Amino acid sequence: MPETAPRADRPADRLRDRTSGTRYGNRPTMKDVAARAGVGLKTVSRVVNGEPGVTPDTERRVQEAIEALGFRRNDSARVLRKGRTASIGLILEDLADPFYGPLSRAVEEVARAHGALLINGSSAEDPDREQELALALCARRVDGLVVIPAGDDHRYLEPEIRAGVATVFVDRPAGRIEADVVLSDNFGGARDGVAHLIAHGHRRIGFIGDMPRIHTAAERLRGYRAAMEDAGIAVADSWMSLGVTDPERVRRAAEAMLTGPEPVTAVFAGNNRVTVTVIRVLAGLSRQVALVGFDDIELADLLQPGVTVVAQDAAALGRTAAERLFRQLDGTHLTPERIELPTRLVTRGSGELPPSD
Amino acid sequence: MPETAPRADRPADRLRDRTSGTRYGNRPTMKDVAARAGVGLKTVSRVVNGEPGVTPDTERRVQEAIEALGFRRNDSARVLRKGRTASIGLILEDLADPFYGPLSRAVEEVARAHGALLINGSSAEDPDREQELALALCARRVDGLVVIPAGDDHRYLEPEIRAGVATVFVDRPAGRIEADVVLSDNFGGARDGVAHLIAHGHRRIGFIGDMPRIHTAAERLRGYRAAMEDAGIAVADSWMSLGVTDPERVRRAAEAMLTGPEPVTAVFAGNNRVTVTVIRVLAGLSRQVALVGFDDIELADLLQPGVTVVAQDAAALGRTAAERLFRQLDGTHLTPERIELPTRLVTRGSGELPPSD
DNA sequence: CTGAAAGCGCTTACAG
DNA sequence: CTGAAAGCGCTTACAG
Repeated sequence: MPETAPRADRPADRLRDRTSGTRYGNRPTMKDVAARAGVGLKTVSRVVNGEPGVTPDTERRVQEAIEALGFRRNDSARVLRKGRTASIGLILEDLADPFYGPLSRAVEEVARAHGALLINGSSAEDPDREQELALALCARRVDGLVVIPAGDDHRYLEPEIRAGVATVFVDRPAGRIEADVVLSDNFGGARDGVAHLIAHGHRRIGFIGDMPRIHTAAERLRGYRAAMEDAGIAVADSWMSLGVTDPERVRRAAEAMLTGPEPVTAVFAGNNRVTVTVIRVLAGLSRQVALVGFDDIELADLLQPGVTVVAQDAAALGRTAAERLFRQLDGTHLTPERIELPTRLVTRGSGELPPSD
Repeated sequence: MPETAPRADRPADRLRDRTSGTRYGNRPTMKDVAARAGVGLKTVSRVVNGEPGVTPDTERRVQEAIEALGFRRNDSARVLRKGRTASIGLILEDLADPFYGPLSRAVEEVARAHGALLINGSSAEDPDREQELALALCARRVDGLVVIPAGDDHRYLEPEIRAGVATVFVDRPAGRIEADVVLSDNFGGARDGVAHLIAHGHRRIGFIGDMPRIHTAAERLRGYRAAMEDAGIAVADSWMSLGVTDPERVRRAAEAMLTGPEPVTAVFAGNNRVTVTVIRVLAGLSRQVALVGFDDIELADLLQPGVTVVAQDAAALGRTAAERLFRQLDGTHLTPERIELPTRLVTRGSGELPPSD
């Protein structure tokens, strides 16, 4: 019989071990439980995992030992043996951005339904940080990765994917590798939003978007151009501004296109952050300027006028991506696919204002 | 010399292993790297971990083998041996709630600064789900837990804390155990907000809050009562409504106190979700009703009138809690402490409206 | 500078 | 119904 573990019973031991910072505060293991219950290790394992083939009496003895020692199975050890960690990673741009809240939540719900935990990290729009995070998650052997990419070269993930890490990209496509991608119809949404402004009489329409290297920004710009071209409107360079979406830059961009000899009479805002700043700029103006924004924002309906937006379904993006991930993990062989979700134009007033020139 | 591992070199093996779903897609291990480089296991370990005592030539051979095989250290195995997982858990109510975005982000930043990953989960305000999540995280042997509690009895965490899991509660206190807590000054903030309404001439002031079992809701109600009592105003039962914060219930509650023989002339909204719905209700009214909300909300300054709020610093809550957590992990013995962060009254118009009766 | 052996806490495969 | 042995992929402690 193995020696009885002294740890849980000798306060002095615990104290010593806590201060030396060893081994999870010296928790009891299955071996300790087995010793206390007077059974073999495998029997404890059976009870802990609810496997059949244990007499009620044995089971009770083991349960008592578990309670008495405060045993909790060490899933790290389990994972090492079983191969699957029942956890997935989610890499997004910024946990604090309201667009990613519903998306994360949706991924979490799907993970939960599959018994998996979610490890979450922000890339802060930094490709190096994205890579560092993704590889750290792979080192932890997450079963899969949902990535909202910051970078545009994901070849660094190839060995991981080959090694069996399921991977789905969301919101933006993967760069230089074949992988599943779930996107909103950024091009179509922007084109519809701009066409909506054109239909209300606008011809000088501004576009303010995120950095052009970001796929969604480029696609929305393309949608803007397409709508203008469809209407036979020549676009002036001064009507388009792409760059970081901090309030200062957006404010300057908006003010620039709203002044001068031929100011725009309408603005298409490339994402939620841009929209918010543009609203602030327009609120300070004496004349009315029309606005359509990409992404819905809270309270948009209560402003004067209400803000017309091209809404995307962030929760659906997350849900679709996570479901695809677990389908990959089911073992069915899947050819990488590109799934595009529709956007929805929500008219609330700001996009229906006529030109005021 | 150990047998050469066939896996990375024999496609047939890989295929077989992938389809049977075993062991991380059969990744190369240190043993494989050692065999290929013709060195011992420990030497590979030294190179991988950047430990000294390896000749440049040996190091190069090992590095080449690592590259060739696509080796990545399995941190699960490492964790099993080392005792610390370099990961912490964060349990909050709802990842999609904008209040928790900045809080999560702040916790993540602190974790990152300490080289730890963040595992994230939503309790959905369900005590059982909170417990299930917390214990699952403990089974994964997270080093620590930041908890925004849903339940009010956390004795289930006692064995875990004794076993060395660092634990900090945020936003709401722990129930029935001693633990570090980081809170906003909910009582003082609400009292100030209500006093502000009183100072602007209101006497019939309504309070709409979350379920009374939630600590923040109870404290804010207490602040409301204190302000009213300080002003010598007797509070009518019909002025107070506590319950779930879904739009339907809040709408009915608001409408009820805004009608009848003695309608309220001002409303104090107990959190961000309540505020949003109350704004919608007030927007449909012909007369002006004053409003102060607990929690800041985006675009609050752009509404007509701007929304006066009692703002709490969600990022500071998260940062403070996470820093405290890592201080616990440093091994310094800490007596459980209650840290209270101040709130800030932000006047924007809605709270300065006079009574209109 | 280098490596063989033991062990972390579980599960697997097998034998009784 | 029950359990001893081997092994998951690393690190630790030690010896050369």
